[in-house]
Amino acid sequence: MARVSQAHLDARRRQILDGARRCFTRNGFHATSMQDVFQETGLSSGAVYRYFRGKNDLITAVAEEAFERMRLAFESAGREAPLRPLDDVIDEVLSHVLEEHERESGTDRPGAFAELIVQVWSETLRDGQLAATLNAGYDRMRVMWAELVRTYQDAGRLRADVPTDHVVRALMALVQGSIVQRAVFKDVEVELRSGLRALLSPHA
Amino acid sequence: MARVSQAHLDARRRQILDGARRCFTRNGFHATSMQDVFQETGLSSGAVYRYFRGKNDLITAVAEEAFERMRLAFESAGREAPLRPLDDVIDEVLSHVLEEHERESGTDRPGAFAELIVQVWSETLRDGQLAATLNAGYDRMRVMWAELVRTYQDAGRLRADVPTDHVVRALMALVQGSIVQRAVFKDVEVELRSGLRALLSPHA
DNA sequence: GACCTTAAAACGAACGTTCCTTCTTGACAA
DNA sequence: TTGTCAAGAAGGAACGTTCGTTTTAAGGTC
Repeated sequence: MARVSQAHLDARRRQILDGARRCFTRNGFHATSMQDVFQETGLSSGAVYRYFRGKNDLITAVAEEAFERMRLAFESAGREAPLRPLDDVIDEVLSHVLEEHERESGTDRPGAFAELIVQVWSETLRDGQLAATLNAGYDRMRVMWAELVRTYQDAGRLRADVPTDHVVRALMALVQGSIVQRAVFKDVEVELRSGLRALLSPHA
Repeated sequence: MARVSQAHLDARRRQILDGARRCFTRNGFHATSMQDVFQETGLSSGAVYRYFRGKNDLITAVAEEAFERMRLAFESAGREAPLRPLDDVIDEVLSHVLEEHERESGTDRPGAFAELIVQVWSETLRDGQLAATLNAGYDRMRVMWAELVRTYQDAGRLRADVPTDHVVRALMALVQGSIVQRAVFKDVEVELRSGLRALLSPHA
């Protein structure tokens, strides 16, 4: 094939990213060899190296894509009907993060996305560039959620004598911690909403 | 039999564990080479391999020690005066986890312990044995904290129509998420307590 | 036939580990 | 107390393997 279509190129790139993601999820970024990726994608080294400069580029691409997906889950849940119960909002973020992704890419195990996110976090400790990308993304998340929390505070649904950003961080911590539990306690369906409801309205 | 004292053996073992921990925190378990460990500890390969069977044993030892430290932070905070405000209890766990450790081993950067914990979580995805150890530890934590939460529920400080275990998981998620933030947002002092207070008593 | 994609062999580098040597230690005889 | 010595502890070069990557050659399309 001399000249292939752009659609074909995109499909190949996606094929590589998907295979690499499965490898990385299963074995971690650094315990996965390029040979593993070649085998999982069904492609040879020449093909993979045509689309990615090297292993580190592959790691970065997979990591950024996973993080972006999580960020969008936060944003879309934050954009919906205002002043819903907060436990509903948080639960929706988690549903997006943990389940919708798995429905979409049918090849992954349940919990695979959570496992990948945990690995992305730990990769930031080694890769300053990736850390900068994640920090920028988290800044955007916090700005948007600050507006959301502010509406709750203004409406008297949350006390206003606490810095908005602190509340945002606490809410984000709830989601991040749930991702950790989903990744580490593989067998258990993490049921956050009811526990969160008990915390948010302790005197029902 | 001419041997060195047990104290000497223990000290050497600790020297290796400390050096390895610093390497692992800085570069991750798998991007750290044994050569790095030799250099950081100031010992030769022969010495290190006398105390540990191989790299994987070293990883396991460092990971289990870090996790055990976190588990003890949960337990000690849970044992103190009952029915304190929940945000105080959570904050104390975090103080133990994030700061006391750093005061103790003066060689580490701030946030180093949080970074290590994140790496331990991600290592469980690759090492089933370590995953089993962590799951057992988390079970113990949840049992103990279930008793704590139950006292709050019985005292009417938390609604009782929610399974105790769900509340425990939500509280643990708060701490775990804060650890994530501490590890990834290096520059920021995560201020969880006030944000948590706003969530716990929204109508102050 | 020209050109681009893919496959696969092959490369140097770096890895974890082993092995042999050297140094150090503590017990014990004198 | 001191000198001797066996054995444990540490050092460091070298090993075979596997890594990520490059190069080379075949295959296919226009």
